[in-house]
Amino acid sequence: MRRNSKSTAETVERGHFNDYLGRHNLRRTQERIRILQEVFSTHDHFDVETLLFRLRRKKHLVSRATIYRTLKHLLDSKLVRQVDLGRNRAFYEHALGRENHEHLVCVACGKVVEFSTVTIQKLQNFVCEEFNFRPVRHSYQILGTCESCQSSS
Amino acid sequence: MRRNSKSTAETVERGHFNDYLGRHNLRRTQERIRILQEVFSTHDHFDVETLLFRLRRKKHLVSRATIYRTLKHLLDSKLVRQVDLGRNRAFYEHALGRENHEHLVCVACGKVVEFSTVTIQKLQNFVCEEFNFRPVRHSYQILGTCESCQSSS
DNA sequence: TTGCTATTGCGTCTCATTCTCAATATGAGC
DNA sequence: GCTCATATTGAGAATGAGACGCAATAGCAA
Repeated sequence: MRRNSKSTAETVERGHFNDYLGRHNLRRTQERIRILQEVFSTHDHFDVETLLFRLRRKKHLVSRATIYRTLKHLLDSKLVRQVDLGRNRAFYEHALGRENHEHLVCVACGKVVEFSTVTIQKLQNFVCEEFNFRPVRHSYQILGTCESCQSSS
Repeated sequence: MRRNSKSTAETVERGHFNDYLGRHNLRRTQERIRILQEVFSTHDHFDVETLLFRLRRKKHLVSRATIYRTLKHLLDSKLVRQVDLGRNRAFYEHALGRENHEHLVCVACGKVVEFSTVTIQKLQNFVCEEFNFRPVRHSYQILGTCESCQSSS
């Protein structure tokens, strides 16, 4: 059971992405497969540069443009979600089975802590009902300084 | 009473900014005064381009660079707050006496609705306590489609 | 009025992201 | 397995927000 949990997850992701590619008449290229693998090989939040660096380290030469293009497809297929960490560039995280969590970001060291909350979801429903909005997505981050950065200043 | 509320508000803003300039050994220039006036002449959310356009329309020729520089001072003096409206550039709003509100943004027409909530504040305190973070600021927006954009699609 | 220096405007620079386009790779049909 | 239409890639140019350097200008204290 345990032994196969990782490969099972990989299969699920691979399957989702293949479905998506099929439905949209997109091809299963080396580049897309490698980017997918790399994205799902860790659970960190990542940006384009990090992903590029990780791929290059493995001698998987994929251009920056292709990473940007593939990330769009991963977002569109809901396999990946974009997160705002208060920096001036986009960060990403896995999306599958990881609903309803928000981010606490240390402005000093960049550490990211995830926290779950149902309150946010209830609040969103309440507000949208009041103003007759149909919600698409929300973005909530708390920026501050983490414990260790507080003491070292 | 009523009659003077607007000019009183203006005086308060002008006063705050003058204090700020004084405290930081900064000069009261034409450009800074005009930008301050323009910023406080409406209650809309605005970006740098809009501000530039509005100033040019009034023949108040101020460079883009000066607007960026002055906005930094307005942020620093807490007269203006930066808001994330899910676009790829910064938007701003008045800050004085307008604490604790969040934004609901229509992804179709760009309309912005403000809503107040104390829940967010409580939630923030709770989460920060749990993870030993010292909060600096938070950012919360709900993106969706407004009533009229829902019907016209 | 003078003179020190903060400030401005212009143009340039950076950085993230998108676009263009020629060369290449995929995969459906044979 | 081979062919061919076309989706995709990589390299580099383009874009757009914002920051920066510098010479010219303007505040303001004396």
